Amino acid sequence: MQPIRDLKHNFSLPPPPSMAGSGDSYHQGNIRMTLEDPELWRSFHEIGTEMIITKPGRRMFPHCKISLSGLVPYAKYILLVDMVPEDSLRYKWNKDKWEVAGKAEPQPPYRTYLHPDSPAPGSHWMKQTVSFLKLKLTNNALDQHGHIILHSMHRYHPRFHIVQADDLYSVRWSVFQTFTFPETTFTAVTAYQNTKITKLKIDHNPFAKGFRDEGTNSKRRTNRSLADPERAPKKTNISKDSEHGSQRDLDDDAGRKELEVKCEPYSPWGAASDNHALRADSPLCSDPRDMYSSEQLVPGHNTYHPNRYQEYGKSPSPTSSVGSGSGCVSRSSFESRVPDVATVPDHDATSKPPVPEFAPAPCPPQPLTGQQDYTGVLNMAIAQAKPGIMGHHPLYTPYSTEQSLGQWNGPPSTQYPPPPPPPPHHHLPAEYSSQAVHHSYHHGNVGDWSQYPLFSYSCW
DNA sequence: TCCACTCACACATTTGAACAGT
DNA sequence: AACTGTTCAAATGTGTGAGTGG
Repeated sequence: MQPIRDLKHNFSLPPPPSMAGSGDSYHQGNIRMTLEDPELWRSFHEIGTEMIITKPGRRMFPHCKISLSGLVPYAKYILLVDMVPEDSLRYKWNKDKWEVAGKAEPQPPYRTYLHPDSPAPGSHWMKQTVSFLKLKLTNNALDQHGHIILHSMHRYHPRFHIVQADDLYSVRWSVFQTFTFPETTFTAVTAYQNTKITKLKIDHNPFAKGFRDEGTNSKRRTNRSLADPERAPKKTNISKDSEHGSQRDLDDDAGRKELEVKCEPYSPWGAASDNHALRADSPLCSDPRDMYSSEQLVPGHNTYHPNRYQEYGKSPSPTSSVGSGSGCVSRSSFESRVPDVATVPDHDATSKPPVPEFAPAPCPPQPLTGQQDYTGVLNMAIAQAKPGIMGHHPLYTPYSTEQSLGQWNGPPSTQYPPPPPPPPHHHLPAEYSSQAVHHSYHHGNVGDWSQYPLFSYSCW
């Protein structure tokens, strides 16, 4: 069993070399995205964030909330979120840390969450924080609600995309700016594994107030005590009226667990704690922000989306946010210093590697079938999104999948080059970038860009 | 036997309709 | 008639614990 920490040291790698982007006066560059509640995210991240996934769909907590600046106030933008696998591994929780449990499951249908306000002018996005509160995660591969489908016991991180476009159809000719925040990495689970995560969730999620120790739910606390597998055997007839004893047990147990936790620097990702190691070893360790800035340079395995977009390799510019003091950061932000890029189809093939017209589905480790899950998802997004989001283009419904899929899916995958094999876990591809501009400058029909997993829109 | 997963449950928050008052 | 504020029930979001199945 391979300790997780062995897989994570790439966080300390230097940023990819900066690449010059093409200037374009149409875009007003320097888009900056800031993650809200970074402290909360960080507190989870340090323990090892877990997100519950259920069949009907479960919200994230903490939920993704960002703020934006640097947009053109009058230009319309679309905001998207998708979930990127951190690696091609499956994990399991063993006692007090995560361990590799084998190769990842075949990638479920890839979906992207479209912010319900999309499209909206830059002024709209910038005037307030943008919340993805209603984004839901599910493990139901047949989900018809447009939730993002993930595998349990796999690691992901959310990826935010800003697209300057008037509607979904023009997205594919538009420039993508992509942002990730390493502290938002999480493990999808069907039940919490790490009790510290559970406690954090209960402490911070208002819906879980009833489970707080200081809460008013004495009955629940009693039940919790009674049912504590470590204190009370399952299915034994413990008298339910022993509230005092139960409470004492609960407190006692909590204290004991706390002691256990304190016995060693806690890290669910291996005893040596890559986080700690990072802090200790990295020259950036003196400032948490710097640490995260470093992480943001290597947010995820681009390999999973080998043909999704062009990585321009601009050095992301993590910027200290307002109020960031010595080691105390209120927000984590990322500023795009990408030169402005035209939003028209980009033909400057010389400035970037060629992108296959019909990219294979982007999710290793196994090649996908080429079938993207658009059925019942896209049309839901249409139903939910603002009128006009699809412009005058025809709508596709799940009841006409024959046509729509035929149109939305690209040609047979035999046309495409095979996806590159997943990289070794320790390898950090040079093209990794936490933020990039993507040109979807295809010239084919809608089916072309439907190859992008990004365009399985959901909006709930 | 282990473990990932599902389900029903109790509790808290959110939402929105209905109503009253201005 | 329009607006605002209050109340309340329903809907929704939580983690828990028991049970199931591979």
